[in-house]
Amino acid sequence: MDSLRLGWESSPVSEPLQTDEQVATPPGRARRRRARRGEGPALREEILQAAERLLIETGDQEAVSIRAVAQAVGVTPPSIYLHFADKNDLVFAVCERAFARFDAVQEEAAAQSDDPLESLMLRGRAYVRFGLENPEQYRILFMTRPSGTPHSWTPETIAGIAAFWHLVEAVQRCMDAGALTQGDPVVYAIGCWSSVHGITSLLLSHPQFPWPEHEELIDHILLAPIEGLRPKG
Amino acid sequence: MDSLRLGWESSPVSEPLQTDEQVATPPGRARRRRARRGEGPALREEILQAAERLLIETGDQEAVSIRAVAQAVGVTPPSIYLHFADKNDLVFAVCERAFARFDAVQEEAAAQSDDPLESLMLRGRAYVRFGLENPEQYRILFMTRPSGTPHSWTPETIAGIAAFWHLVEAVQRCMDAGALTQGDPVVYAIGCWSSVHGITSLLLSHPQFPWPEHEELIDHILLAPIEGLRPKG
DNA sequence: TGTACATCAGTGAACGCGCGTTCACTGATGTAC
DNA sequence: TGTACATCAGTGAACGCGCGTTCACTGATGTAC
Repeated sequence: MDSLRLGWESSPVSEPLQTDEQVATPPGRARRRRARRGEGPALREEILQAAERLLIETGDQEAVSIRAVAQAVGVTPPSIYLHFADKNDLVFAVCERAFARFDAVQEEAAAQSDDPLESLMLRGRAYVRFGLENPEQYRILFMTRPSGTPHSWTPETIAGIAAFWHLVEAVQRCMDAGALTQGDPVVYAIGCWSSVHGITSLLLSHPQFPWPEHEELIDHILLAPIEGLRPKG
Repeated sequence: MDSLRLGWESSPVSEPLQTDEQVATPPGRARRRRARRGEGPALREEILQAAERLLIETGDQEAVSIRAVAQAVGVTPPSIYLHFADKNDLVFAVCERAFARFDAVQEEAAAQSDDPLESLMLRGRAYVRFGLENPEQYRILFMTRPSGTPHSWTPETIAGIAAFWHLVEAVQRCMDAGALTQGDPVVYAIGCWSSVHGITSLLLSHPQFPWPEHEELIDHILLAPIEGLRPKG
């Protein structure tokens, strides 16, 4: 009689015991080694990278689900919750990283010239380039509804604000050098920001529009407002 | 014995027969009269209006689901398919209407002045105002991923292009009047578009940012590029 | 005027899907004795 | 060196949800005779 053994939900003796190594990995999912004691944060890092990779590869913010990220890392969905409070928290962390790189890229570009006005132009070009090269990250940072992203948005905005204050400083330097007429640097900076964000997001959201050649167009857009703010003469 | 009657899923005789009129309307759903023979298109119109109303009231594009629209109209989900091929088709139709109003609003504003430059400014202000007053429609038109909206996007873009070509004409008129330096009116127009779209979408996606006063800011942004393109002297 | 029938706007129930999240659990790793 | 135990990273199964879409149907409206 097998009745007693059948209590153990049908595990026939004929089927060999599978060791962890021999188990066939489910399709599309790489088996992971369990982390060592001190290596907790390692998975957190992997999750963040996987989330960003998914964002880039699928080109779709919706594709970044807890389940998809877990699968990409080779882990089960509940594992994510060991490292992030919830989905918002994960998206939030992805944004923070993107914002940091976004700011860094502009600072680096701006540092390539000592001339304040040329530096401002370089900053603008770097801004647009970042947006076009990282469309999904750019979307998350500047094109999504505020409530659609983490409600603890404030500190994240602060990270984004870093890039903005750097822009304000750059505008101020232009004024100090007499390259722009005196005025409220914050208002001027928002003007610059509007231009670069405007063209970046239009190019992203309407790629099939019959745009003129990008480089030339972008230069015109960067120059026009600057020309308008230059001292006459 | 009740066994025979119980075959009819428990409808006790004590419960009176409900006529169509007496039926309690399900919560949040208004009972509709069935349309007469020739009145097919009436529901289509109601569906479109309900979809747009949902968009506005919830302030969330995701909230516009086939089911939600059906409920808002007071109809069952499959009914929608009598009037629209699928969800894309419905969203598409909503966009078309919004684009039409968007263009109309700008044309009307621009017609308020005979001076080409002033007319251009009025057009710009109308653009921003439309965006701020119709944030969800604006989002759908200019801030969402192309594939996220109907794949038969091309004709819709044409509707959107109407507003754009009107802008190009307005720029051309300024050049003809000597109010702007000669140049490619398309590039100039895209420059204007970038500015107004930039500030509109930034205000929409980061409402909690410490913006300066709107009116003044918008005027600065409209003026700066125009100043840059004015004949010197 | 009365009746049988065709039309077709709209229904009710179900399909399969992927989602975020929870819960009790497992089992390898490290530690105390 | 050996053994019992605590820790805790990660699992497996399930929850309830809302989604777009389909299908066979109902029944009021209009029409032909």
